[in-house]
Amino acid sequence: MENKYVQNANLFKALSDPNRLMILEMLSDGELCACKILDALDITQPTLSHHMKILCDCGLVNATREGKWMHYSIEAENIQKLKMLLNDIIEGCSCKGVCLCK
Amino acid sequence: MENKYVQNANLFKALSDPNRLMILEMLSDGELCACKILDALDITQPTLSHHMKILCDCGLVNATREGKWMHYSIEAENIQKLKMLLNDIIEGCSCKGVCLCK
DNA sequence: CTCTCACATCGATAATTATCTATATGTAAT
DNA sequence: ATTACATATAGATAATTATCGATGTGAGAG
Repeated sequence: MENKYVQNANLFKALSDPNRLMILEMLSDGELCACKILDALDITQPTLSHHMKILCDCGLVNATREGKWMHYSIEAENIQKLKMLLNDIIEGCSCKGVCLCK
Repeated sequence: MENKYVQNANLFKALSDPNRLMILEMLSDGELCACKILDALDITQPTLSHHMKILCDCGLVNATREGKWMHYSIEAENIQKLKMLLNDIIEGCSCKGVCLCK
């Protein structure tokens, strides 16, 4: 029973790697198979598989099998959730009070 | 000369810790001094100092000295930047093409 | 100047993670 | 069945990180 901070931290953690950000940017243009992603990134196939697992497990990316190939695509819901979280952080602070520290 | 993926990954990395998310949520209501944050989190003072350094170094939080006290507040610009990045990811994928693999 | 308080830094440690090579699994074609 | 190909898993390792106790620093009070 993990709290929301741990859950959100895990989503951000999935976004905290340069290779995974590149992958998401590629996927933002539409579905791609693993082999295409692998061509574009300077990493080995097992490493890509590792990154895709992280992205899929936390619900940022959707995976479907198409014969021998795995096709990946953006799962917008959780990304939207993080967007709103960031929004809450900067929304509130516009009316920033001053800390009257004892 | 780090590329944008590394830079953005570092920003997300700063957001990938439950304690730091709690700190940002607290700061979203306005400026706070370190002592107030420390009261609310179940961590030691050095650990808080470590987290604040991470948040400040990457430009998510602003720090100002007020006598003996450090006052922290949200620096909205970089958070806005990440919000737009997330937006680009889910914007593009609405018109998702199909990967014609091979 | 000295003491106290708020915070930062140091050094150590345990946990997590990104990456690789080697190997396994699953699918399609021959 | 056998072979070839796409991807996943296993196991190892080096790097990073969250955390702590101990100590340093800097600012105001007496």
